[in-house]
Amino acid sequence: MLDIKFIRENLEAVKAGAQKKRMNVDFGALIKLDDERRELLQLVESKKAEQNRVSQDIARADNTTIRQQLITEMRAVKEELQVEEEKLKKVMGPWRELMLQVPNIPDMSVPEGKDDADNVMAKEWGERTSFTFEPKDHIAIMKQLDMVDFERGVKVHGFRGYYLQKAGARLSWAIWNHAQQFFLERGFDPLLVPTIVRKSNLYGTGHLPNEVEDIYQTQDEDYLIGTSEVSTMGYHTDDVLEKGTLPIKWLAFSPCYRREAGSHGKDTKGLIRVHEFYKIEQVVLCEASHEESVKWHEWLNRNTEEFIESLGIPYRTVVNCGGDLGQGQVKKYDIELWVPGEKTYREISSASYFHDFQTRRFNIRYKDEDGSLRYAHSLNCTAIPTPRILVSLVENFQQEDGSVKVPEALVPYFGTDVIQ
RNA sequence: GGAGAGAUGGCUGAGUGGUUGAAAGCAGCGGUCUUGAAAACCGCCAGGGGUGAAAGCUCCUCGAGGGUUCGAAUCCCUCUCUCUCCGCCA
Repeated sequence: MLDIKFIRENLEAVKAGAQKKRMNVDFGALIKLDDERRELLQLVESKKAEQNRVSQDIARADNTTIRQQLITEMRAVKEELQVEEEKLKKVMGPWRELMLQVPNIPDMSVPEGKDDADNVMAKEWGERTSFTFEPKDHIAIMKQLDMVDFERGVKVHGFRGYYLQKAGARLSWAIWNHAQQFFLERGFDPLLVPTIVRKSNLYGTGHLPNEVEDIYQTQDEDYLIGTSEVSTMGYHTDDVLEKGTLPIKWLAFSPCYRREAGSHGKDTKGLIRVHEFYKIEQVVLCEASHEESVKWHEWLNRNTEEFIESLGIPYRTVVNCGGDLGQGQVKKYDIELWVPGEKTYREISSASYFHDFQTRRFNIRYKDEDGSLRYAHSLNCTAIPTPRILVSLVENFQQEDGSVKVPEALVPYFGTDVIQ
C-alpha cells in the first residue's frame, strides 16, 4: 500500500513505476475519486463538528424550550449529514479498490523487461555438471531409486500429486535439518506457522487482490497460504516493535499451496511444479531506511546462495526485471539451479524487499528514537523449497550406475553418502 | 456441537445515554533532590486522518461492522475472538 499523499505528490514516479512493472492502474480515476473524497470529507467533518458542538449545548441547556429547539435544529443537520455520508461511502468503495491496485515503485537498479525472459544475470556459480554418460532426468532417477511415487500421488490427490518415500523422504528431512542448522546459526528464530489464514493476511503481503486465481480457499472463506511469508507477516499485525529488537529475523517453515491456475500446460511432469510443497523461508523486519532494506536484501540472498554452495549445486542469480516483479516488491533476485536434464537453470529462491508496502497494510510499526512511530520495512527470501530442490540435487549428483551421491553437507543428516 | 461469561489506552482496571478520548494504579519519559543511584515530590504520556508555513482548528477510534438517538464506551442487531463448564477428539 502506498500513501495517497505520496501518490499525489509523486504521481509521475508512481505512474512510471507501474509501467515498469507492466501493471495497469487508472491513476486518472484514482485522483478524481480522491478529489471527491477530500471534498466530501471536509463537508462531513464540518457538519459533525457542528453536531458535536451543539450536542454539548443541549446537555448544558437547562431551559427546556431552548433544549427542544436545539434538538429540532440538530435533526435537520443529522439528515443532511446522512446524505453526505452516503455520497462519501459511494466514493470510498472504488477508491479503496484502486488504492489496493497501486504497485510499489521498483528500484532504479531493476532492469526493464516484460517477463522472466528479460531478467538479467548477476552471477554464475559452479561449473555446469558434465557427464561421461547419458544423464537421466529427476523423474527417471527418483523412480528407479524408489524415492517418489507419482502414480499413487495422482491416484490420491489428482493432477500434480506425488509421494516422496523412503530415500526421497529421508533426503527431504536431511535438507530440512541441514537448513535449520545452517540458518539458525545466522541469527534466525524458527517459526512454525498456520497455513490456513484469513484473507486480510494475503492483502497484507500483496498476494491479494491480484493473485486470487492462484490461491486455494476453504468453504469458511479462509485461504491456504502459498508461502509462510504470509503468516509470518500476519504474526506482527498491529505490532509496535521496540527499535532495539530490529532486525527481526524469522526462519519460517510450512507447507505451501498453489493452484497454478495460470500454468496448466507447464511442467506437467515431475517435481518442478506441484500444488503442495514445503518451504523454509527467511523473513526480516528492519528499520525504515532504504539502505537497511538493501543491506538485508543482499544478506538474505547471499544466505541462500551460500546454502546452495554448501550443497555444491551450480547456480546463477538473476535480477528480476520490472515485469517480473510482484505488486509490492521494490527489487527481487532469483536464484536458479542448474538442471542437467533440461539443460537450463530453474528458479528455487526469490529474495525481495518491499520498503513499507506490506507493513502499512499490516500496520507494523516501531518506535523511533524521537518517540515517533514508523512503519518497519519488510523483506523475505526463500531458504529452501522441497521438493523442487531435489530435482537439481539428484540430477547433478547422479552417477553412471543409477545411484545418487549425497552432498557432503547432507551426509551427517542423511546417514550415508550414496542413494542406491 | 451445547450452556454461560466477557473484550476499555503499553499493562491492571473504573465507567450503563450528555463537557468521558476516557478515573485510578503500574510501567514509560522529563524534572527537582542526590557525588551517583534508590526513595520522595512535580510535570508529561494513545493512535490515525483532514486543513495549515506554524500555532491552532477539526474528524475518527473503548474487539469489528451496522442500527436507535439531537447525542453512544454505555441501548439494539450481526460478526470475530477470549475464558469457564459439558460433549467430541490427535
